Amino acid sequence: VTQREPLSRERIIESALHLVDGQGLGRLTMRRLGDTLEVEAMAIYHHLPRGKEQLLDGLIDHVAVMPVPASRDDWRARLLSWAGTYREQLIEHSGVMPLLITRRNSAALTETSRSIREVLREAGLTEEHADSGAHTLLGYLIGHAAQEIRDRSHDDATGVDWDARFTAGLTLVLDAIERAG
Amino acid sequence: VTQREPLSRERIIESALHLVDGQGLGRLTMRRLGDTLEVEAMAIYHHLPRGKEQLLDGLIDHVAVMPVPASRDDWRARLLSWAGTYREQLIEHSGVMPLLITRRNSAALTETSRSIREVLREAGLTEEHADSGAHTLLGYLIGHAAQEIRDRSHDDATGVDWDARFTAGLTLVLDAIERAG
DNA sequence: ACCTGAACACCGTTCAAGT
DNA sequence: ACCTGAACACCGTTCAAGT
Repeated sequence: VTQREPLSRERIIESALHLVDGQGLGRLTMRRLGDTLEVEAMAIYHHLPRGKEQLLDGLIDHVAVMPVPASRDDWRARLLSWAGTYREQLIEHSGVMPLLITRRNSAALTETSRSIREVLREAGLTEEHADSGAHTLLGYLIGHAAQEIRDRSHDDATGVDWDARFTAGLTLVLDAIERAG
Repeated sequence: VTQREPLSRERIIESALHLVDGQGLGRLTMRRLGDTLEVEAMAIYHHLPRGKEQLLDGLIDHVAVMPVPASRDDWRARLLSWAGTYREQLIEHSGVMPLLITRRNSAALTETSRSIREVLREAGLTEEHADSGAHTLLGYLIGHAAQEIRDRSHDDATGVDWDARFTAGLTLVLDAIERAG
């Protein structure tokens, strides 16, 4: 009998994310997750004592905590490229979106919002302008992802060019921030 | 024995919304809903043959289908006042937000988006500008609601003025649309 | 320390039966 | 037509027991 790799918080969360990406949030159950890990469901509780609650928190952290990386570019270029990869991340793991919206794990969005605000502060915006700018940008990113996900899971795909639409909206928001600041 | 008011689709959905508003989406079960309606859970299926799926669809319709009302004001005033009441609606029934984000009942957001687009078209914007404007505005509304809901259900309330923040972001977005068009 | 097995209190839904 | 009761196949989680 070959020895199985031991369980770990990391391996559990990755398996769970794989399950959600492939089959949707509704099919993530402790029992099914145990099956894919080749372990009894109850073994998971040894690594995640708070159970499914903690599992979902871990999923959000894994997907949505993604601060703006340091760079020598100006604020606009930094936010433009970061927003693109953040959008990709949200779309790729669209099953996690409902969790991001609900009360669970406020840390993820708070941290991201703080990171955007910092970039705008460094660019010389006032506290107030950085605050409403970060709020508007993050709002747009979440709202866009929600709309794109809804549309993509739709039957009568009207053939919307989501890349173009995303960029157009993002440009609108960045312009507005630039003009205000 | 007093005669009970007979069940109806309407009464079921209103009870369900009341349950979600008071106790959260996680506590909406067919059995509990039956209890509050003073009926066996299985009776619900007679009015909603598609079961819980149809119940959730009904909740979304009830909360999120809300087109911009007709008015003699200019487009900016119309969207400004409509956006305020739309935000109130989303916040008041915040438990429904996760459903709005997921694939369920695409009609709600599609209809709302179409309604905004129409207002912008009437105001003389090109098809493209109306499209990206509607997308950006609705994106902001959803994203703002997500952030406000998350923050409000949070412990260490940092005392953010959400009214002011909402208006600031909304102004940013409306300014951007006005300038582009 | 790490995992298992049985058990408990729940779910959504089907289906035959009652009125 | 409208509702009930019993039943089925699932849930998350606890807890004692195994190694």
